[in-house]
Amino acid sequence: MTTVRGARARARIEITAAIKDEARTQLAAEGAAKLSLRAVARELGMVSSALYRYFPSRDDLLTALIVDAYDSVGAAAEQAAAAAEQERPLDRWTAVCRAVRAWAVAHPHEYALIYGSPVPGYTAPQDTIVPASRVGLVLIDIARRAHTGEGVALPPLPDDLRPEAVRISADIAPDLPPALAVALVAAWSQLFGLVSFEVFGQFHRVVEDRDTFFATAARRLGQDVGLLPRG
Amino acid sequence: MTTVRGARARARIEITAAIKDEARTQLAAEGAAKLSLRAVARELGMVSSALYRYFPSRDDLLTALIVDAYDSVGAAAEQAAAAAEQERPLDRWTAVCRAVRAWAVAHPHEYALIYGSPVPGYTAPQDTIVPASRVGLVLIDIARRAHTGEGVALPPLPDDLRPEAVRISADIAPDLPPALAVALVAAWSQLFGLVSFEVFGQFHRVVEDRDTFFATAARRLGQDVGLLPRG
DNA sequence: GTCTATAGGCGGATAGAC
DNA sequence: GTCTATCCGCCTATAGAC
Repeated sequence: MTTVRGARARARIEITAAIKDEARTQLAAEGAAKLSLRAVARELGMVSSALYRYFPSRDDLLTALIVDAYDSVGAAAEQAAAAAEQERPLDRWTAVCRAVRAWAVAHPHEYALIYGSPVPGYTAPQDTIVPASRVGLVLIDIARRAHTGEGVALPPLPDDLRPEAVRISADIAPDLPPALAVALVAAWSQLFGLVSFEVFGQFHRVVEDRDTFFATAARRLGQDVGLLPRG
Repeated sequence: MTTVRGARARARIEITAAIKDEARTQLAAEGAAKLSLRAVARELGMVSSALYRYFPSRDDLLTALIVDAYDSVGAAAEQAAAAAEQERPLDRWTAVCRAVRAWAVAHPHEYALIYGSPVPGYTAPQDTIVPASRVGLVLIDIARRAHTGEGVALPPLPDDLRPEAVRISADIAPDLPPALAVALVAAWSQLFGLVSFEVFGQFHRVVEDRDTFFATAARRLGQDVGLLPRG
């Protein structure tokens, strides 16, 4: 009986995966705003109404794609951090930044889905919150280890930012100093500024050797969160 | 005769403006990907075919909106720079960053149009290049004045980035040192990273006092391009 | 779980009269 | 420049048979 149920469950998982794959293909061609259940069904040789057994609505399919994308870039970041386990914090930081960028360049449409303009009329449900935080947690963890290890060097916090800094650090990393927490949030957003400009084409005819440019910029971001150039 | 022709020309300009205004309204509601000539016409009490006398295609309307948006944020940046004419470079820098952010927060959909995900199937024509560069030119100019005035302090350029840095500076600001040119490009993209994360909602439940947070982050970006805290 | 059929929309773009 | 009419396409979602 588990066999039968297992077979059905497997089929369901496979079809679900096929739907998401085809949807990702269409994301690339038409963008999230025009993602259409009908077109997905047509391409899979199904009839549109059949898809509703797998995803109750277009927005649920979109949510699944968003969660997958966050998980995918989050896993890439985690793997990069693990692979650079033995290196110094600044090098681990740079490795994670590179991994995020590499993922974005390899998956520009999924990147746009999660870090680009919000899809009009769509509001992300709670399910996306945890996956969305994975990259940030990796960056926090690198800074945490540097902080408890060799220490970090940060410029002083302006007085007017202190209350917010205390609040942020309590929220995201209570064990870290407020100045470090705000520096991390700033660096996090700035990392995605670099990546977005590359992926969205703003560097067209401006930056050409993007690998090298990015590596230097990412390293400086690491220094902005207090990671030291030499152990 | 100029009167008649002038009247016609005026009417044309007014209708063109009305079309763009209504299109901007729809941008906010449905996003660029779904911008529809028919819907614009409907809302204006026109018939869809009439719009084709003003914009030969949907993409031409989109281009007009993009150019307007770049000009709008560019003008905001230029005005902020002019208003802070007498201040020290770092304060002018911060003023311009604040102006860009304020514009973005006030016009989130136009911001998304130019700094968010590319519109699928749309490729920007040459007309957008000059308007798109206005904000960058303002930032370059602030750094230029600091450089020729009190000087700037920058970390050394990694060897492997030097060729690209030389190329970039030749392209965008031949009178500035290569290290400064690359720092400017990085800071430029990082500025929009901060703004995009705020406008696109990534700071939701992370940063709350966004004014203060942004002011500090923007100031540090200014320091990253070598602007000095005290004259 | 998949099918047909259907309701009730939407879109870009053009031709040709006025 | 604006109109009607038209071509030909698209969509989400549901009902009900199998």
